Amino acid sequence: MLINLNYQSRTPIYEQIIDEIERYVVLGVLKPNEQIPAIRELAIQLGVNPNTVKKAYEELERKKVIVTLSTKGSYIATNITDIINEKTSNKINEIKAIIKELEQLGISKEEIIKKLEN
Amino acid sequence: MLINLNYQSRTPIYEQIIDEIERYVVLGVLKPNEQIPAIRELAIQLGVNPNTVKKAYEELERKKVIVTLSTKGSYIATNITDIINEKTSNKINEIKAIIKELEQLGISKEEIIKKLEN
Amino acid sequence: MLINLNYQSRTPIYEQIIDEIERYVVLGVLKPNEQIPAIRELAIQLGVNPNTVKKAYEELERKKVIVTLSTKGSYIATNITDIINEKTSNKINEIKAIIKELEQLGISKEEIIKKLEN
Amino acid sequence: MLINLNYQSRTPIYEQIIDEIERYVVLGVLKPNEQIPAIRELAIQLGVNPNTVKKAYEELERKKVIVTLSTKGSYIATNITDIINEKTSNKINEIKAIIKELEQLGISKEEIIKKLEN
DNA sequence: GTGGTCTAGACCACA
DNA sequence: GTGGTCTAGACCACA
Repeated sequence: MLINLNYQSRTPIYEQIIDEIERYVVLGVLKPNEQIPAIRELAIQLGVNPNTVKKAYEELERKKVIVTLSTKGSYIATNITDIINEKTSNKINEIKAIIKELEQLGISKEEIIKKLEN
Repeated sequence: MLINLNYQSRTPIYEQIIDEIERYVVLGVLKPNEQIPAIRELAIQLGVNPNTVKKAYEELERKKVIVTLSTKGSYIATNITDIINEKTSNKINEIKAIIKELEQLGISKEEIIKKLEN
Repeated sequence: MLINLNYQSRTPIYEQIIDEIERYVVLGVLKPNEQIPAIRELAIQLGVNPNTVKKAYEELERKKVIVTLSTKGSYIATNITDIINEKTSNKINEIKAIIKELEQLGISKEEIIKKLEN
Repeated sequence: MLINLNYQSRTPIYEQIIDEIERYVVLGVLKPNEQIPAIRELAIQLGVNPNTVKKAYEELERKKVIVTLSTKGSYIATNITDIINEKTSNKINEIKAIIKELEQLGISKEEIIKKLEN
């Protein structure tokens, strides 16, 4: 699991970690019930403060992407279909929003789709 | 020129001002060589500090969307086709990037386009 | 006499007018005793406020580049050799200053002169 | 890193800070990846407002002289050869421009170079 | 601790 | 009136 961080991005590090882990879940690289690295371990690997990783894991837990068993570590949740569906529909909505903006500029949906094929 | 600000957004106010002005330029509401409000005037109208508007205008100048003449005010640049084209192609590229992500999840371009039509 | 103004320059308009007139004097385009445009006239021609031209003329008078005869208009001074010499030596000194900076960067005078020939 | 400020100069303070830092980069005093002082720290050291230093750092970042990592500080960019080359060629061009002006006054390049040697 | 954003407001030069 | 610069300082998120 290779997590790329961009320190110059406006997106905070902890959120980038969340995004990356969710991405691997959705891609199937991280599978249900699979254990993910311990907070301290990942922090060292990424060269960030353990609190930053902790914050990411807490948020992932809240979103039910992972489950943390106090002394046993953190695991990908059993049921991740919700996550996948949510991610997918989010992305579809993002595209729709951009298309709406383009249409306001007088570009038709057909033109946009044609441009997408190049 | 109606500029809407969202104080809760993560996008800073000065950037929202930039976005709104660029939007009006692209929409053709603000035309080449047209004078835009004085910094202080817009600041009062928006209820923000002049420095915040100044920062937006500085960035717009850097992007060659406007031209500022000391003591004479700020004007939409003469040539804004670059801006319009850039904006459009940026948006197309954003869509392409999201589509690529979706494809990595095993969703074909055809499926995506079908979803966009709902 | 074609005076070019750059409204985006940090150099104030009145100073640009001074520079341009001095340039024409040094170039011999404006000759000793030659009459120069009336303040109001030049202001209209340049599209600037008469006060701005007035400020330039006052400064030129102070530098003895021009002489203003209250109701008769403004004239290039009789003796302008000082002006020419001063301008020339100023420029030589500017070059020397830049060369000194380049030398501090480890570039020898010989190298600099070679680069100047390209 | 000793930064000298001239409060009487027409060059704004933030620009003097930029120039000084660039000078130290070009001189090799500040090296790639080296951390530069925190905004507040430098502000205190120079006796200026943090916003002024911030403005300088922003511009340096835009010019890719430094890289700023939120919460981690600012660092000299990894690749600064462009900066050095640009600075050098800028200075050469400045000299060329002045020489051109002098030539217009009827002074030959040879004469100019001779004057430079005194 | 570090940067990012913003307010409030002053003072200046210039036009 | 218009922009340019700067101070003083607050509050925030993040690490």
